[in-house]
Amino acid sequence: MPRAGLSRKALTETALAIIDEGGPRAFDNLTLAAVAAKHGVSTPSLYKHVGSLADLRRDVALESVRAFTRALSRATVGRAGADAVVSLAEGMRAFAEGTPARYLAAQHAGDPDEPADAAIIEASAETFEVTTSALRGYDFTPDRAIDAIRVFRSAIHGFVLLELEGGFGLPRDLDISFDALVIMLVRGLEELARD
Amino acid sequence: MPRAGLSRKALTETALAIIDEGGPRAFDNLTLAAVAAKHGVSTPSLYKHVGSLADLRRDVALESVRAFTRALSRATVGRAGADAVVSLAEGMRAFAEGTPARYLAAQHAGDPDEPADAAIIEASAETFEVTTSALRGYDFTPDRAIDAIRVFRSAIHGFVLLELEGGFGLPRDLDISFDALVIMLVRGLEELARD
DNA sequence: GCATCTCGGCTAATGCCATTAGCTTTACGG
DNA sequence: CCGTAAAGCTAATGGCATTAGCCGAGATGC
Repeated sequence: MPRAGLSRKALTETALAIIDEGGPRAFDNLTLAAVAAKHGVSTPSLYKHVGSLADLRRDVALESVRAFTRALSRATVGRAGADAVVSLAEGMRAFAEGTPARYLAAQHAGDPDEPADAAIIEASAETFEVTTSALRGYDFTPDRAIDAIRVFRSAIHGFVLLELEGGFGLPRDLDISFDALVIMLVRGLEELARD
Repeated sequence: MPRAGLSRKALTETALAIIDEGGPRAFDNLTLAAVAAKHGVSTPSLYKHVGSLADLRRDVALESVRAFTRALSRATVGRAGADAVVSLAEGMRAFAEGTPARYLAAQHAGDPDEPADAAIIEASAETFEVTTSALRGYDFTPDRAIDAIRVFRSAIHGFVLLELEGGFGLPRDLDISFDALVIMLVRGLEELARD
């Protein structure tokens, strides 16, 4: 019986591959059995490399957060003002459509009381930072900047989620609706910066 | 061995009680075993009244959609314009905070290809109608009305979701941020009606 | 009042999953 | 070479959903 060459990293990557093949709910439905099968290995073998399913999920979530941050960073680099806002919005949506399960995995922020989630929380802080940077041109007061980011995230997150889960029934083109949302955000942020 | 007096309806109500006691994820985590235990009955007994866990979940989702619609209807009756928009937004948020699991259950729209989901889809259409009515004052073209509802739902849904799942880390007061979001929506919808 | 038939509950059994325990073999360091 | 730690394995436990088949309760028909 030759060794399979497992490792925490390899397992995480397999798990990512699995959720990338599945639909939006694939992260929630991730199972150790599936990861083991993909390696041609028995399920208990995985415990030599990860502590539990929850543990593996944390790794997957962490990778997802990082990928998300990279995507947003790439989308907004060298842009400012309304331009940056539009790119950020489109970058978020594109990421969610490209790898829906990772998008959802990246949103489960992690419990601040859970030490094991520390890395995720740290990585999420970077996402936050990229978003903040994209909005730098607006001259918000510190408190208003928080409102602005919340408003922005909420709007895009809600749209993307409803889109992913098929919440939009009507046949109207989604791109047009998304544009309307983004335009509203651009104006709304300007307005928010004014007070 | 006296009868337990189970029924589809009774089981659905028990399930609702269970998810109301749990957190936001309680709908996803609903189990037949828990419902059976709450009735002091063995799990297989439930199959005399529901076809499966998925079946029971559908009932729960249906009830949740209806409760949501009632809440929105109550919030907006006799209001119009910006007043209606604000009430609708606050009604949605209040419902989500009061019964988070029901809120989430009500959002899983149901598969249009799945005949068993027909009732849910029908009930969701009523929710949609209440929302549409609340926006009646705005004079949208039919297509723009769809955009408007999508934008509105997205924004509120996103905010509520992030709030429920603890996605907002910073200590800034959530009510203030929510107000900012609603104000932006009110202005944005007016703008949207203009073209 | 009694025979009957249906239906609502039960137990037993299967299968899938996570997880733990303990065995065995591999591969590497000495 | 040899010892040992780590990497896989099988076996076992416990939770869950689901199916099959039993059995008594209670309504129904005479």
